[in-house]
Amino acid sequence: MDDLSQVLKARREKLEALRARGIEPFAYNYDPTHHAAGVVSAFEEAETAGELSEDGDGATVRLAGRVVAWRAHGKSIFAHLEDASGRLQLYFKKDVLGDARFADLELLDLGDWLGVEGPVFRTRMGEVTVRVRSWTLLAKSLRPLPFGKVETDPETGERRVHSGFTDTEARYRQRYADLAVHPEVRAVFRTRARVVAELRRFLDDEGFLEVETPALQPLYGGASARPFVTVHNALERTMFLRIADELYLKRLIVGGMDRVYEISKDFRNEGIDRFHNPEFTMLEWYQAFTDYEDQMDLVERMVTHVVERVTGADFLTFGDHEIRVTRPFRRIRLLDALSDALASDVRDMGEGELRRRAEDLSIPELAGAGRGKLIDKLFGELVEPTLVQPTFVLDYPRELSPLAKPRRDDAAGTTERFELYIAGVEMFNGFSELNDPLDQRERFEGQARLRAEGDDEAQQIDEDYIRALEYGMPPTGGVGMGVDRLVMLLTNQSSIRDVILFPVLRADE
RNA sequence: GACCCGGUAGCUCAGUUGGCAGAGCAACAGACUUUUAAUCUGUAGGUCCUGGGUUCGAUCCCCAGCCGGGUCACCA
Repeated sequence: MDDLSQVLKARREKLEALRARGIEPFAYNYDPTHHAAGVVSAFEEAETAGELSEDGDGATVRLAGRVVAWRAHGKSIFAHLEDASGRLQLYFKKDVLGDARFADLELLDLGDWLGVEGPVFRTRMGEVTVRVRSWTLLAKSLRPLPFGKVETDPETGERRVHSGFTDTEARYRQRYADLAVHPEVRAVFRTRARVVAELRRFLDDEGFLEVETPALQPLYGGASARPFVTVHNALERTMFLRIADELYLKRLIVGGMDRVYEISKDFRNEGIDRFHNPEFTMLEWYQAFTDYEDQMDLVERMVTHVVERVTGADFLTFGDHEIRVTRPFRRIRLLDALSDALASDVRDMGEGELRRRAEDLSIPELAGAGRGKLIDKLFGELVEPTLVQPTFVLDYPRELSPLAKPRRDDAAGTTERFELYIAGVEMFNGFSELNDPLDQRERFEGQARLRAEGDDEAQQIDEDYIRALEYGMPPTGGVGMGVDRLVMLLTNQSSIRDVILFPVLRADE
């Protein structure tokens, strides 16, 4: 115990003192009648209706939360208690509580969980407050939370936090402390839950069936990415964590489940930055008898639905950008947009000229890039950052899209595929699904050749998937979407780590 | 993976051209029965990220490493 810092020691001493006074520092339950926000609204209603007592008291309430501010004045104390709904002021008076119970308050600290009961009133300064008649310690906090001091500007009502908890690393590693002292962080994750709920509601209403497919797979596929590899001991075989749901969901379409979706954790063994976490949440859906045009329409309806339901508006603020979320979204063809940017028709350019153009722009890592990859690199450099307003980019090169159908009227080697960009970030990716098993086998073989040449992100041949296609898959449109990125957009967070409760970090120690 | 920035009290940060380590908040003791960044008086609190090196002496300079952030690369 000698190695504890003085702040930790002080709290343990209080814990012993509480027990010595017969106070259990870790209660078993409590029965609150209200949340903080509900107390305020109920009091204000009673006030308006003239239902307060002669001395201005409203109803008696019970409230439970964490002590987040404490101002002792000798024989009276003001404090703030915060619960899931917000914070409320408490007023403790020695002549209300009695000498002994008032003295016991000395053993409380910021961060303690407390239940209080008493009538609600409005202080001289106008703040709705509980005059505490009795209190119950629910859980002693033995480690000080990094509370800042919250100042409210009396004129603007603006909140300023002093000496807050800003160490980014500590906030991610100790998310519990981050959440405990930052109501706005809790709000981000409430919004996240609503986004996911609205995505579900939208697809359910469209007649989709939610399904679950394996996260642990003998063969991975459906995207270009390196997997996490693990071992099943009893089966004595290598297994992979999924990088995408795609191939399993389309097997279900073959099986006659004509509208399916899955919200899943996917895992990609790649770098980490503000748009990438190694495990992330993906939504994928597949709808029989539709093509990518139908799916663009569905995506537009889905995005406007979610934005409207979550924010109540038809626009978003993301960083410096004001983003209008109104249908229809802009649509550009990839090769047209790139040709405009290069002031020359990409369809007429061979691999050599594309490479020269890329080199002119000092785009790195061009070694081994084929025509499709070069087009993609140039597009990423020249066009993507300009796609701030919602924009569908159409018709990707076949080399980049081994699971997409060829464009029906185009011999130039493009596929019926779109990506939806918002705020310069790829949010959705959909296509008319390739359902010709012979073509699919050729595409897989092409991927296998890339793999043999050292592309460790190329896909493997999935014979079972080809067998499924041979039984016959109806024309199908499918879409994948990064849920975390959509949440970033809707909560105006610049890092994916700020919308994932426990982002991947290096081991600490 | 490359480069840049950072790591000092529970939190937020100063600082030392290399010489006993500083502030505010939090803590502790005291005063104060309508305060709200409460106020006032006093006290205590440190592996200056880790390991080497240089030096009479390193938190500071050098080297290596760890962790984080940012930018880039990777990630269709």
